[in-house]
Amino acid sequence: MLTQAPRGTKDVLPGGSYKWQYLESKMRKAAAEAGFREVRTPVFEHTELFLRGVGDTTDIVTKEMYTFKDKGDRSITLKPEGTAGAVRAFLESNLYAEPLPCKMYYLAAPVFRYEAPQNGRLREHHQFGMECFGAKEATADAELILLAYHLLKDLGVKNLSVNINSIGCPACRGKYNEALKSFLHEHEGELCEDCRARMDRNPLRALDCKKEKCQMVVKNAPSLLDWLDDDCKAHFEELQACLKAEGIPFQVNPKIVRGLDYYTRTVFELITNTKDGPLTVCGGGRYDHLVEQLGGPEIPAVGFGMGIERVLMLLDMEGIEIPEPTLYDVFVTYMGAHRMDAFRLVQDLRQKGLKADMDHCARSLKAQFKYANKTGARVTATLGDDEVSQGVVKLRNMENREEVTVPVGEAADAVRRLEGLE
RNA sequence: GUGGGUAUAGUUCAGUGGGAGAGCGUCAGAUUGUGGCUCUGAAUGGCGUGGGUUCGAGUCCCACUACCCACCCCA
Repeated sequence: MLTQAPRGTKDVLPGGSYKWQYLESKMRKAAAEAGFREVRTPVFEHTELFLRGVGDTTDIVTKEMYTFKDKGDRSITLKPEGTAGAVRAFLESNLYAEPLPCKMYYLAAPVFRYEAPQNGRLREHHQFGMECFGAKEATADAELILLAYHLLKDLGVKNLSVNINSIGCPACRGKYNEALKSFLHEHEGELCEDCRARMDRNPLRALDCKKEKCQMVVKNAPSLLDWLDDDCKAHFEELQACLKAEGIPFQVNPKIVRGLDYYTRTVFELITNTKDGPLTVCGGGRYDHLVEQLGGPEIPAVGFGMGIERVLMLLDMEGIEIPEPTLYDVFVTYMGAHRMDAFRLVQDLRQKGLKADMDHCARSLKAQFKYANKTGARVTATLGDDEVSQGVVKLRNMENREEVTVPVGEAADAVRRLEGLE
């Protein structure tokens, strides 16, 4: 118990963190190319932020939040998603007073949802997310979808399908909701219990209910796309035109609804088909009224979140290898009496920019070589009686066994030559 | 929250009511200062927790807990 990570959490261990760093470097690069700069916001926020932002009827808020009282009797919640915190930071520092759009991204930000963990679903997971404030045109939506798409493609994710939908603005969605409600009421008897229960509160959810009988009903339900007003329709068409112009495959999927209340117009998900079924790896959309709803000016915005663990899982399933950096350029081996000489040589090599280490466990020379081999060190540098008395060090390329003896002071350059770095 | 499965060494797992094991990994050796291959040896176990049945339980029964999987929802 004591040594077991809490349910639904996972350690990233020293032997695996390079995979995260690899993804992060790709994400930073993609973001920078599009003018997004990093934002870092707290892991927890006032509960109120999510009640008002995410929506107090959503599953996330009603049953999945990590909420607690702090010692000052404030209700605090661990972030269940990334957007609300970004909006809060944007407002608190009046970033809307600067030239817009304001583009930001967050990297491997932890988010928490209290759910039953299973494959690809954790209670704490990490998201890469991008948010763009102050851009109302569909090119901004398209830009984000393309960024996410190209990023995943570059990483090697296969079977990626881009699903887009428009859920309109509050005005046209309100009208549609009424139409959908009356349709659902007509077919009430054919719906599952869940859908009946939530049909007045959140009728949209019935559209993506997985139950077969609900799917039968919903198939003939009115489509939101038919209820979009002229502006929303034009916006959605422009988005599609952008995606077509860039030649990326996508499909309009009216069932994409998203579990967060703040979305308007564009919603999208990037879904991969795995052997275990479809898996959403990235989801997002436009939220033109969230900033205002949280007490700010009317500023349209659009963004997405991407699950880091899910990306890693997909790469793993595809058998895509992420290059693992070498641990050591050079490993210093030594005879027992010369530990201090080895120590000083290691420090010197590090000063000269090489990844260097030595044995700290009083191992035999043979064992030191074994260890060096296991860590993947490219070169060993040996200090024995002969070397120390002559002020030299014997280098050995661990791949081709080539050996060379050089003065200690020239070790770093010689290591580089031996590794073929120069 | 509902249903199913699993729980034995660091790890993957065998173990048919009666001596707690194997592969991999770790460590050490195979003569005097050199790794990968091979060989030899060693260390590491409250058999998830608590009850029960039995002369005897890792093994059968019950409860609890944890983990995995599915549903729901999502990233």
